[in-house]
Amino acid sequence: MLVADNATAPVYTIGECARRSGFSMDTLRYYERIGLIDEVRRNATGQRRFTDGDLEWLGTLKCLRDTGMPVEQMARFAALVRDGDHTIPERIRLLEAHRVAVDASLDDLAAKRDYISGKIAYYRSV
Amino acid sequence: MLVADNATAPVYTIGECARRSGFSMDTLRYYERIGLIDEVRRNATGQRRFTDGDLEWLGTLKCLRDTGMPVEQMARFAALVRDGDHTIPERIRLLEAHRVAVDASLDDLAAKRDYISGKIAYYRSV
DNA sequence: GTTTGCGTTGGAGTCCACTCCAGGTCTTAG
DNA sequence: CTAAGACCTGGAGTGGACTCCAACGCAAAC
Repeated sequence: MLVADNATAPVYTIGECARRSGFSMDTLRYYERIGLIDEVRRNATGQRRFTDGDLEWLGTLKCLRDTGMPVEQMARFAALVRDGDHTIPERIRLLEAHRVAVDASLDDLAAKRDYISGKIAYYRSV
Repeated sequence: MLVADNATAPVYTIGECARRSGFSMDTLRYYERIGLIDEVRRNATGQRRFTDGDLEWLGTLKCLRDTGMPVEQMARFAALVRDGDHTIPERIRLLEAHRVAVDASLDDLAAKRDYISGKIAYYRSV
């Protein structure tokens, strides 16, 4: 659930962040450990408190992940983001290369969907 | 390379079959072991000789595999095919369910491609 | 203020789908 | 005939990406 600091920016427990981001709590901790997400803010006793900014970044990660980018390349992207604005041209290059890959897999997937449809039609005709 | 029996149906060594199917030799042997492909014909000394029929089936497997079907479900499909024509209605059900999944992942992938495009456009605008 | 359950850590374990290996046999090009 | 290269088997190993565990500390609901 949401844990408001007071009237300021909302923060979320790891459980709530998991629910909202679509990653499991274990995966969130794992991603933090390997540097995919920056060190997350903690409350006084050390529990993680995710911000809306964290969630937005997790949305980007989810998109990259779900489109087949390997964790290692996501880590490179995360490092670029950490390194500041002068890495923007390189981030663009990375995302463009990835988009090319995604487009290719879209085409491939569509062709294979048609093959499956053909197979179904064939079975129906038997 | 192609190893013709005589003037009849062509057969292929595992290496050639790998080249043509897009699966590695190890994967072909693995698929045979777990029942994804029927026992492959052998020559006198026990080497595998794949037929065009085997290759066609491998094409189907490749399609299912590349569209994200788990090996276990492919094995179920293979078992249905082995069991004869009375399993055709069930094969249709299986393929239709899979096509629904493929359509969903096409939609998802397209949406995420757009998200990536948006990200690129944003970076370009900075 | 206590119980129920959420969160912490480091490290080990799991799952899937291959992939590799050793130690041998077979095939084929020259 | 021989040497290089393809193929055989059973079983072990790999890689990627988590996922689970134990043993503990905190939180928050009543």
